[in-house]
Amino acid sequence: MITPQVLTMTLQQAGMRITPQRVAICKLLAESEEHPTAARIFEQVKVLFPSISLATIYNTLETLVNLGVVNVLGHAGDDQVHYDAEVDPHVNLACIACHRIVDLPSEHVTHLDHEITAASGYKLLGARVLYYGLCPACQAAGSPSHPLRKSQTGIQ
Amino acid sequence: MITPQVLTMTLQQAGMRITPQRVAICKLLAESEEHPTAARIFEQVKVLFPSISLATIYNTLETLVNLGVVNVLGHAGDDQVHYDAEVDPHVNLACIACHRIVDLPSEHVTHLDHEITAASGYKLLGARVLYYGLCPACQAAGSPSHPLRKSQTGIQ
DNA sequence: TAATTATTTATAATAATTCTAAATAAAGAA
DNA sequence: TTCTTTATTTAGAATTATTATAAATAATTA
Ligand SMILES: [Mn+2]
Ligand SMILES: [Mn+2]
Ligand SMILES: [Zn+2]
Ligand SMILES: [Zn+2]
Repeated sequence: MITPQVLTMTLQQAGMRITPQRVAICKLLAESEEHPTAARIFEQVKVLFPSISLATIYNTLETLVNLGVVNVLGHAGDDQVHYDAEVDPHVNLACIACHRIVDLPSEHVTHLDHEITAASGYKLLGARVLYYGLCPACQAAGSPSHPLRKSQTGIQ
Repeated sequence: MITPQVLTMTLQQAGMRITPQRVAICKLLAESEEHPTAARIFEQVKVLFPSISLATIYNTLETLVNLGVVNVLGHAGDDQVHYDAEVDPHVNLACIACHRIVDLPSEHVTHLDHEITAASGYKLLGARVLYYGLCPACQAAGSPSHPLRKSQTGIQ
């Protein structure tokens, strides 16, 4: 569990200003369990800052990703990029029916960073460990409740 | 190393017709080492089938992904989705400077499938194990040779 | 305070992907 | 083979997430 302060202090140490908008985005990222998309962050921060722009969301996310404190999980069958402020090694599990992403602790992933660095010589900046499939609920339900575009029926 | 036959037979067993276009796409996917994008597959298959349409590429990829014989790796800093016909567990390593993705065998990832299935109850359909950073060559070079859009400077 | 610089906002532009409908090809029956 | 049916391909239009731009605003420093 990361704290909002870690994110805002990372921005500050990178020479960036601590604005109310950035604080709100960092707070939401750190406290969310849902691996939010830019659009989701936008609609939630908009409650507190009705004038906020999507560009601010994207800019802040890009900065945090480049600073290595946020990971990019990619699409989860919904045409939108999901982000994860938990950068400690863990497995992300996406359901391609309900598009939810949950965390799963794993003994094995915790070893991957070292294994990869040692074997490859890469300078690692982030990770994307996402497994996709059907969650127990959606396996039982058969199909999701609300209609989907074709593009939302699988994973990209 | 997967064979083109595995892919085409999977399509056949799913009740789909084996067309020359699909064979060409499967062959390219199976024999490529580069984790190609839809656009890359398009330009390569176009040499043999000058009339092929991008829609055919996307349709075939979607089918293969849904059948579980192709994995979706997502973006690698180039705004395009990369695919992987090697679905056996391994680590994909992307360089955010030169946008190449290489495979890395890993003892630890081979255990992840079982661990996840047992712990979560999900029905797994695919995986996206992608680590990103700077490859040894790009670490040495400092910066890539050709100019990039802002959106191509990081990973999404 | 004013001057400077960074940031935010609104909006336009871009481009990857998806959708649509007509043309074509494959499969099966006779 | 020819006819019929159905699946697939194709070309192009539509969609939409993301990025770029430029003016307005806010933070910083002197
Ligand atoms: Mn997570
Ligand atoms: Mn691979
Ligand atoms: Zn589900
Ligand atoms: Zn490189």
